[in-house]
Amino acid sequence: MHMKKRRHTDKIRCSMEEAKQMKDVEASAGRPATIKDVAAHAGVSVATVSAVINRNKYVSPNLAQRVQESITALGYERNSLAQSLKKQTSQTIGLIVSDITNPFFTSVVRGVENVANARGYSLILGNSDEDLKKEMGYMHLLESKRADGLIVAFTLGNHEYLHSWPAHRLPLVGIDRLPDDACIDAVLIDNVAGARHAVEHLITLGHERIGIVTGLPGITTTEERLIGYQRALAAHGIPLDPALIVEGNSRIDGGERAALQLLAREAARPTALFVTSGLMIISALQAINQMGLRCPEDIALVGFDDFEWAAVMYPRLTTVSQPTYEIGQKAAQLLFERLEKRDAATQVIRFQPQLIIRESSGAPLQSATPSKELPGYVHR
Amino acid sequence: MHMKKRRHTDKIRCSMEEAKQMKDVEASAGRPATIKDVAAHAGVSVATVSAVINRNKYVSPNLAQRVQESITALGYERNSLAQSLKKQTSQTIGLIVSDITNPFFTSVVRGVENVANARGYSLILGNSDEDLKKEMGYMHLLESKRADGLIVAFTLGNHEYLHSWPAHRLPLVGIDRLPDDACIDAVLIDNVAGARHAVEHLITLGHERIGIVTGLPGITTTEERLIGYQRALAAHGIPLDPALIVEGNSRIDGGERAALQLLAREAARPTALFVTSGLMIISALQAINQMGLRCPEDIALVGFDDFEWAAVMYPRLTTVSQPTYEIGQKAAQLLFERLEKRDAATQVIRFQPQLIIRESSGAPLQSATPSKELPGYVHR
DNA sequence: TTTAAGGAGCGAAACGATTAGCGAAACGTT
DNA sequence: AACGTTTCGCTAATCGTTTCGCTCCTTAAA
Repeated sequence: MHMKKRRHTDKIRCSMEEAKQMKDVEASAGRPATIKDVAAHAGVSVATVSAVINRNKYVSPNLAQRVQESITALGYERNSLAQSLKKQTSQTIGLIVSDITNPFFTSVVRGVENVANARGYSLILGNSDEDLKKEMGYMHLLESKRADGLIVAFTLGNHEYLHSWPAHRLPLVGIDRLPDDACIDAVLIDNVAGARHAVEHLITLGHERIGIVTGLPGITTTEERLIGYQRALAAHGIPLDPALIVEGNSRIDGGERAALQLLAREAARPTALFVTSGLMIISALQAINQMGLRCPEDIALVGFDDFEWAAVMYPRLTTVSQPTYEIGQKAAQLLFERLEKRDAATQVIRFQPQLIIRESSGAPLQSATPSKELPGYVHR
Repeated sequence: MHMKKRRHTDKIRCSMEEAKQMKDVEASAGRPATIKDVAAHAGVSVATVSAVINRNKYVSPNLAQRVQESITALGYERNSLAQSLKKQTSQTIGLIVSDITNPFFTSVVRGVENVANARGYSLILGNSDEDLKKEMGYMHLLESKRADGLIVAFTLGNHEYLHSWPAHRLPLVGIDRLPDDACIDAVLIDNVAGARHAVEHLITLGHERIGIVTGLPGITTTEERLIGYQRALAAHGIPLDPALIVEGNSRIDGGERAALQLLAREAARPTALFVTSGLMIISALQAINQMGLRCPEDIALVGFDDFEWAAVMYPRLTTVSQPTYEIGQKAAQLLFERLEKRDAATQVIRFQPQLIIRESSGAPLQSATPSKELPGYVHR
C-alpha cells in the first residue's frame, strides 16, 4: 500500500516533469540516460521499461506509449554492454585477416560484413600482418570482448594453441588457409586445381619452361598452388626444374624481386611466368617491362587472384579468379550455423577457382578459337 | 573470527583442489571462468585477483604468483563487457565508410586500425553504402555498444540529426567529406586544388575541350572537384560548356556510362577527360578503347585517386593522389586527442593531394622536359 | 459466491568486473 | 605496553540490463 501510494505520486510528479523536459534530451548532461531514468521519468518499474523495449511481455498499450515517450524525451539508448553481460551474447563477431589492404581480403571482409549486418551482428576487424603474435593477441582480445564467434585467416606458424581453444564457447571459422591439423569449419578454395588449370593453360599454348613465383612460404595456399604447378608439369611429362621455382612474399616488392631473378637467367630464361598471389602480378609485369621484354610475346603471364583492373591493364591479365565475396559470405553463414548448432559436424567448403583467359598468357582471342571450353575456363 | 577461520580452511581446501585441477583448464565446461572462480581457486578475495590482474595495488609477490597460477589453471580471460560496463569505456571505436571495397577507404581503414590497435583499442567496421538510413543505423548501434568514439565518412543527405548528437559523450571525426554545417573534427583533402591542378595540367598540354565525369551528386567531394574544374577553366579563359559535365556515380558502371556519353558527341568530342573518382577511371578507359579511340593520342585521361595499379596499366595513368593511409591515421589521432580533451577547439585538417603525371594525360616524359616542377606535381 | 485463468506490473537477484572503505596484522618507535 | 605506520586483504556497493517469481486485478466459468 505504502509502496503503491508512493509510486503513484511518483507518476504524477513525473508526468509534470515530462512536460517540462519534453525537449531537453539527455537532461543530466554527461551521463547517458539509463533504463532506470526512463522508469523514473515514466513512473514505472525498470522491469516494465525493459518489457516495452523488448516487446516480450504484456504491457498495456497506453502504458507502453507513455514509456516510449519517456524514452524519446530522455534520448535513451540501450546499453548493449550491460545487455550483453546479462544475456551472455554480444551480437558481435570478430574477423582477423592478414591485411585488409589486400584486395582479396577486402572483398572477403565485405562479404562477411554484409551477412553479419543482416543478422544484426557487428564486426570487429583485425589485421594480423602475417604475425602469429598479433593473431593470438587479437584472438584473446576478441575472447575477452566476448565476441560470439571468430572468422580467421590463419597466419603461418605453429597453431598448437588451437587445440586447447574453447571452440564450443567461441566458435572459429577458417578462411583461405588452415593449419593442417586444425579440425574446424572453414571456407577454402581448391588451390591445387586452380594452379593446375593455369599452368596447363600455359602448357597447351606451347610453353615448357614455366617459372613460378610462390607466395609466403609456410602458408597452405602457397604450398597447394605449388603442388598444382608440379602436377600440371608431371601430367604433361615436363621435367621439374627447381631453378624455376622462386619464393615471393605475396607483396609488391617480393614479386618484383622474384620475377627479376627468374628473368635474369638469360641462357635458360622461362618463356612463361605463373605468379601465385594477387599483388605480385603487378610487380612481375613491371619487372618484365623493366627487362625490356614484352608480355605476352616474350613472356606469357598468368596470375592468381582476379580484380576489376585486370581487365584494363596492358596487357589484359589472364588470372585465376577466386570468388572472394562469396568466401566471406559463406564463412559468415557457416559461423551462424555453428552458433545455432554447437555440436554439428564441422564443414570444410572448397570453392572452385576459375581461370579467366585474357591476353597476358598469349592465348588466341576468343572469337578466333572458341575450341577449348572446359568448365573452369572462361574467355573474357 | 568466524570468518577468518573459514577463510583459512578455504585456502587449504583450495590448494588441494589446485593440485587436482592443475590441468583441467576451464573446469565447468560451458561457462567461462570468472574472477570469482579464480578467487575461490586461489583462496583469496575477488579484489585481490583484480589487483593482481591490474597491478594497481600492493599484493605480495608469492600471493600474486599463486593467483597467476590459478588464472592459467582455469584458463581465465577477463570479461571486457563487465569491465567496460563498470569503467564506462569500451576501448572500442567505430568506423563507418561507404564501402570498404573502394580502395580509397580500404587504405583509410588500415590507417585507422593501426593507430587504434597501437592504443589498445579495437575497431568496429560499418559500410553505409551511401545510404543515410544505414549510416544512422550504424551510428546508433555504435552508441548502444558504447563505442568511445566514431570516425565517419558521411553520406549525402540531410544530416540534421548531427545537431542533436551528444558529441561530448560520443565524439565524432569526419573523413573525406563533411556536411557543410557540421562543426566537428575532420580530416579532408583540398579537392578544389586537386581538381584544379589536374585540369590545368591538361590545359597546359593544349586541351580546351575537357570533359569531366563527376562523382555522386550531393557529396561535398564531388562538388569541390567540380569547382576546381571550373576555376581552372576560368583561370585560363576557357568558356564552360555544360554538355561536358556528366554525372557518374563513383562506381564502375556509372563511369562507363558517363564516359560513353561524353565520347559519343562526335561533332564536338572532348579531347581530354577528367574522371573525379577512383573506380570510374577504369571503366572510362574501357569506354575509350571500346569506342576505338586511343589514350592518350585521341583522348587524354586524368583521374582522381591513385593506386598501385595505376603505374602498370596501359597507358600508365596520370592521377591525383590522396594520402589515404595518412588520412586514416590522422583521423584516429584526432579522435584520441578529443577523447583526452573533450572541450578543445575542433580541428579540420586538409591534406594536399598530389598530381602524379604518367602517360595517360599525354604529357612528355619526365626526362624529356623536367621543366615544370611545381609543388604538388610529381613525375613518375 | 467461489474458483480459476491469466493479464499487467513490480521487486530483486543475477551477469562479471572495479573500487572505496574498512580492518587486521606486522613492524618500529617511544 | 601503548601507539602510529605500513602493508594486505575483505566486504559490499556499483555499472545497466534481463528475468524469475510474485502480487494484484479483471473476467468468466462453475
